[in-house]
Amino acid sequence: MDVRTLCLGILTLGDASGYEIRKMFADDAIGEVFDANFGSIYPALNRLTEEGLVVCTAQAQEGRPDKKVYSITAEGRTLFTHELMRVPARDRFRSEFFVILLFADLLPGDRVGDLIDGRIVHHQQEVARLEALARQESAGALNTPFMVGFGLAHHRLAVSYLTENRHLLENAGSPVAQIAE
Amino acid sequence: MDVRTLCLGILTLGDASGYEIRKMFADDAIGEVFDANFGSIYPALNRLTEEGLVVCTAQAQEGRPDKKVYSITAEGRTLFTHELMRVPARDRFRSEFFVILLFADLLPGDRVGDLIDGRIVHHQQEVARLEALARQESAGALNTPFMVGFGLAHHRLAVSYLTENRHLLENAGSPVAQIAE
DNA sequence: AGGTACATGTAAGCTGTTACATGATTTT
DNA sequence: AAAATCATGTAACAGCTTACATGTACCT
Repeated sequence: MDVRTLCLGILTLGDASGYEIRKMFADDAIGEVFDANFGSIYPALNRLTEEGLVVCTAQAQEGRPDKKVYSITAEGRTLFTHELMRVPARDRFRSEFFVILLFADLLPGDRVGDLIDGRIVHHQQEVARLEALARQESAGALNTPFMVGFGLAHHRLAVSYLTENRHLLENAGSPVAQIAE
Repeated sequence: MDVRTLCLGILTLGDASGYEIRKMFADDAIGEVFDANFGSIYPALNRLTEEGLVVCTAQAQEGRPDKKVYSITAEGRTLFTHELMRVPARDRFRSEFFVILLFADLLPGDRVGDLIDGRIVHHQQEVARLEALARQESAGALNTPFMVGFGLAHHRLAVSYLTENRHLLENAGSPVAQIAE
């Protein structure tokens, strides 16, 4: 599923501009499972317009570029519902944090602990952010509680896993740690 | 962090061919947090060789292409340890499964349940695979137990989250479900 | 005075995916 | 007899990221 299809999906929830679509990826539940920048959203909307899957209405504004509001067409809606019926591609998870920890033995003594401390703080911040998002009762028809609940569960798990299992990496293989014993 | 750097890292664990590196991404703990295909591994190894970060020894074999075994050089090792000290990029998680569920209201009545059933089976299979991996006590120096433990915790969480929260999506907004009530 | 939000877009580049090409050996 | 494993590589393509280009208005 590419950015073009995702934009189409977001437009099933109501009209929006490219800027507003970008905000959804940044702030709303969909951002937990997909990302998209202006550099991919604007070309995607232009292509969808050419294909007749959306239509665009320019709204004049003072001192700013015209706001281009997109609406999905009947064909667009049909196409998107068909896209939803396809077998979903497998999840992709990529984490440099874990790659670094896999090579923890090559790091200086205190680096692993610092990294894990920072990561725990990060997950706690994510928990706070998602709790705020859950409180917002976001306007769109997206199934936000289900998705946000999963994100919360994930970040809470990460905090407890890191706290309970950091000993597997700290004082494990680094020469400095061994000397310190 | 790109495939080239990852190959360098894997070679800190011992000599290997491109084919063997690919197997690690497919079967070992590192595959939980990064993926790489032949199409990126082979060019990466050629580039590392040009840069003097690895050296290559061809081993003649009967009936097969020469096996090209790569060894990391001192410069390669130094470069990789410096790479490990960089601030890790944020994780990236992409899931078409969750995108589809965000638009559950557009799906026919039984589709959501089928999707979740399949997903639970998938996570159970991943649990089984990781339990087997944990039992293997893999040869490399990678911190496998920490990584595999995290993967296990993640997939087990997913099974229980989906089981306990599927009611948020099923019988929620689809017309068919509402008619059925 | 500086940063953030609003608002759209292009272009170059990086990275990775997929399909193709080739073929023997081992396992089921 | 078919499928998986071993073994390397290229080329075309797809897709996304980043930087650049441009500017107003509001908030601190």
